[in-house]
Amino acid sequence: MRIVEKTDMFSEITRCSDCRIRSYSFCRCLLEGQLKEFSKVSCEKNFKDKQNIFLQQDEATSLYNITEGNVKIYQLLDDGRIQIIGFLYPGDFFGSYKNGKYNYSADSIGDVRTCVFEQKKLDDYLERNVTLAKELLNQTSHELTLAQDRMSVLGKLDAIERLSKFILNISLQRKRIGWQNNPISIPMTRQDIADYLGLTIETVSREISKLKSTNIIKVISSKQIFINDMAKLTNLSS
Amino acid sequence: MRIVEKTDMFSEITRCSDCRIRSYSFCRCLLEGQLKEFSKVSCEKNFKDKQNIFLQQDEATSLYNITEGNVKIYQLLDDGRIQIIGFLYPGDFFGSYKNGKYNYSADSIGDVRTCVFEQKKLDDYLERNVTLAKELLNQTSHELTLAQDRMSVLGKLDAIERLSKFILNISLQRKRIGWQNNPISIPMTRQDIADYLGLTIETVSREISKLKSTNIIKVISSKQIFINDMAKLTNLSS
DNA sequence: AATGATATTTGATTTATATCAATTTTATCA
DNA sequence: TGATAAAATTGATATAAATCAAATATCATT
Repeated sequence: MRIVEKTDMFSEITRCSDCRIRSYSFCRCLLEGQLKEFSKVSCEKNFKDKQNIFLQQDEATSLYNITEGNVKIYQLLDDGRIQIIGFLYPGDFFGSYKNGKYNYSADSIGDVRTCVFEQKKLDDYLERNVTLAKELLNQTSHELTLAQDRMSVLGKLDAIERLSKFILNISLQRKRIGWQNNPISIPMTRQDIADYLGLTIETVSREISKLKSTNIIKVISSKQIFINDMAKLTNLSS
Repeated sequence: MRIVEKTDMFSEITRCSDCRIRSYSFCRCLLEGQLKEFSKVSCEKNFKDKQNIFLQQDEATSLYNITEGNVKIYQLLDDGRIQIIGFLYPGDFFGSYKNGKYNYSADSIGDVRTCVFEQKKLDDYLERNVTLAKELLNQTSHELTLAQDRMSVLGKLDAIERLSKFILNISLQRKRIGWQNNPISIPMTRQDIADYLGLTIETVSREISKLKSTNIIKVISSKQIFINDMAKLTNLSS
């Protein structure tokens, strides 16, 4: 009885109260009672496999939060060279909360569900909720540390180090969100891995073959990898 | 008369009200009347040339804001390889506002003056001032875009592209803060440039020599460079 | 100004990875 | 299921940048 009453008053079912990944997302800092209002700040938008979400040259209007699926963000040089900035997972956000251009393009990998925050609306909400502003600051600051770590990878590590670290990081990320961490599924293509690691597809393929032939990993299928020797892989990763 | 009165009431002279680079720093969003209180949130700390400010493995306690001089932030791999994450200028901040370890080490290049914000104090102030929290979010988000751009540099550009872009960026940065933008002084050593660009000192030196021999730049002294042909340099920079 | 120390440049050679090319494996769909 | 396309692997060769080595140039100190 009481519970029903309480539910009616404070937390009727909204997109946010119903969200399964909220605890991994920046909105985790909100209280149950704030979700009703916050649900109205964003709206849901879904994408099919391999769809473009926005381009780097687009006028930035929104911040996106992934609730399901994977997104790749990337920069394209004018001669066609590509650098993948990151592979994003549920709970990660991307886009921009400042107007101007986006700093990268974004494509879905597989089917994707997102919450879209229109800049002005989010900004108004932040003005009224310091806690969320601070949480967004913390998250952005964390993103920054990850980006800095990637500078060392791209600037200093050789091919085998980059690849080992890449595989380990995927395994760790899976563990963090409570998924199976070995074997791991690799949702992206070899070309995507190469463009992410600043290598070519041939080099990625060759280094995977080396890990395979030294029994450090087992390639179940090209998109399923079992780590036989976590310690050796860690050693290789720099 | 009136002016004097007003000065007495609202804006007695404090470290912040007296600060010459405030307009380039995140504290630019504060109103005159808020500076007195804000001055107490940080304290001044100065460093001589080539001093260590903190190490990556140190327990993070503070956020630093540069008011004078240059700072380099860098990550050290266990085998001694180094990646310089960034060269910082007056108005830039570094360190961490979250506890945990720092994500990089920081050294002064030349004499440096900083404002040091102890985490807890800054956090309390942010709680009371959304505007500053949002400004810090904007700045951090801007840092993130710069870090992402550097991924493309380190992942995809070749030596001459990296160096050209580096020289251009220094020139642009000087222009932005109203300094002479040509010739430019290069405060860091060739080794630092190499460690920043993910190259070796020999490669940096050779590429500079090439720019010199093609008359694109003139090397006045090893730390003073005149750009003869901005257009050609821009073209080379990818 | 002379001395040593440090930073920078230049040269010769090696090497890791890119490039070019072909083959094999996997996925897609009529 | 077989045919076709796409992705991944493997091989041969080229090349950009690293490494090793030496020579200059610049700076600091007495």
